[in-house]
This record gives sequence, structure tokens and C-alpha cells, in this order.
Amino acid sequence: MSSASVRPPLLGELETAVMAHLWSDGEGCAKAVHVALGKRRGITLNTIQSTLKRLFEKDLLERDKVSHAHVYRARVTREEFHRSLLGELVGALMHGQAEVVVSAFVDLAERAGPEHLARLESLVAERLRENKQGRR
Amino acid sequence: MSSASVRPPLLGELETAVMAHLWSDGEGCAKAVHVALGKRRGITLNTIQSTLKRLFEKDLLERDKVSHAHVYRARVTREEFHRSLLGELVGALMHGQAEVVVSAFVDLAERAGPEHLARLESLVAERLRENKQGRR
DNA sequence: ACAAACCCCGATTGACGATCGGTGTTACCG
DNA sequence: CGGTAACACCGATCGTCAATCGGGGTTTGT
Repeated sequence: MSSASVRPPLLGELETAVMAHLWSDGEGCAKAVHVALGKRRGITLNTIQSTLKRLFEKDLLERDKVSHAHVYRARVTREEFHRSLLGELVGALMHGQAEVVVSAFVDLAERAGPEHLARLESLVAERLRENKQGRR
Repeated sequence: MSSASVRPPLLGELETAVMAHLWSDGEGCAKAVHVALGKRRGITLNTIQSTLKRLFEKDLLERDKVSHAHVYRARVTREEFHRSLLGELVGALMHGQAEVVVSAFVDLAERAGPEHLARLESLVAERLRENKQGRR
């Protein structure tokens, strides 16, 4: 039956930019982030602050109070985040026909470049090998 | 740098249910869909109509005017839709580190069941073989 | 021509993200 | 020790989008 609504915790445009910045620079306070990407966008420091706070409330960022300012830093790595996004979507899709999802992914990998297909193969081979060993 | 905001065209709860129903039953008018899942939810025929229309405007459904009613049917298969959702997300993620995405997927496949891992292997092998042939 | 069966438009409500303004707080400087 | 700059937080607005209806207009069939 069914197939629940697919709604991974996607981020908005600014939120995504902020995360990208923190993943690159490691950490920063509202002002630093604002200088880095708020200026160019012509948005207020306040906007950046709100965004940082929302991200913090979503547990994507953590922060320390240094003096009277908050210094934010990603709580999960970009890899982990991507992994969970993918996991969420794939999980929802798998409820239906896993086959399709798998083959679709192979398609994507190939289209993204043959090197990814090769990489995919070696990773799979590795897993299969590990499985065989683990089972004995 | 960057990585645009990830915003695949996800569907709402009711929209998802309607698509699921049409993918199963093939086609149906507003009333039919309403009987099938509007009743249980205690929502009006109108709500179903609006949803069908929105889905139609998103090009997920097509329709024919039969007598004075519209008969809707999916324009893309469930597989194609899932494929595009996955493609959208993976595409956005790949801009960063494709490696991570690939390995994350292998993880997911494995966790979803060893048969999927095996299936993945055979699909990849097939692609690689075709590539080799196509290149000569 | 009439009534039932439909459709479309417009309005509302409830998330959310983006953006600010205004108002508290806190840290320092002189 | 009082004042100011630098921040943080709260609340409000705006735009988008899904979900829901009500009401008015149109087509069909008898």
C-alpha cells in the first residue's frame, strides 16, 4: 500500500549557503558569516543571525558563547548530512520498488562520469568480500 | 565552494497519496479518487479536485475530458518519478564530493539487504561491460 | 428547460524560510 | 562607574506552498 510523503529535511537557499560556508571555514560567529556571504547578498547581520539560530535549533549547528557572542560550527559533517539526506529519500523510495532505486542510481553514477561507475564497482566488491568473510 | 540549495519537487501528503493511487489504479476522475481515499480522510471532493489539478499543473498527471469530467492518469511512471527525485538530489550532492554520495549509497543498499548489494553489483558489471564494448 | 454532476476561481489556514526592526544584554573603554 | 558599541533574542511581515472549502458557472442528459 501507501508510500508516505517524501519530505527530507531540506534546507533553504540561505541556510544551505551558511552550512556550506561553515563546512569550509570550520566555524564562525554571525558577523564572520555575514562578512563572508551576507555582504554580497545585501542582507542584514540579523538575517544571518536568524538563519544561524534556525540551523542551530535543527541541530545542524552547535555553538559556544565566546565573550558575548556565539561561535557556530557544524555539528555534522557535510558527508554525514548528505548521507542522511540520501538515506531519507532512498529509504522512502525503497518501500516501493528497491530494484528501481538501485538501477536508477547506477544510471546516475554512470552519467556523472565513468570514474564513478568504477568507484562504485570497487566499493561494492569490497562489501561483498567483507560479507563473505564475516559470514564464515 | 557553494552547492545550490537542494530542493527537489517533493510532494505533499495528499498529493503523494493521490499519485500512489493513480499509479496503482491506472486512472480515475476526481470522484473515483475521492471515493478511494478522500472518504476515509473525511475531506471534500473539492479538495481532491484541487490536488489533482495541482498535480496536473506540475505535469505529473495528464487528463482527458470525458463527457464533462476529467479523467486523470499519471504522466510519468512511479519509476520515472522516483528516478528523477533521486537524480535531482544526487545531482545536487554530486557537485560536492561525488565519492561520498557513491559510498553512502552502497551503504544504504547493503543495509537495505544483501540482495540489493548483489543486484547492484550485477548492474554495475553490466554497465562496465557495455562501456568497454561501446568504446571499441 | 431543469437538475444533477462537474469544473474552476478565490479565500483561508498552517507550515516554513528569508528578512528586518526594535529591544534587551553584556563586555569594555575611558 | 556610566556609556556605548556589539550582540543576541523576540516578534512581525512577506512570499511560497500544500491542504481545504465554498460559491458560482458550465455541461449533460432526461
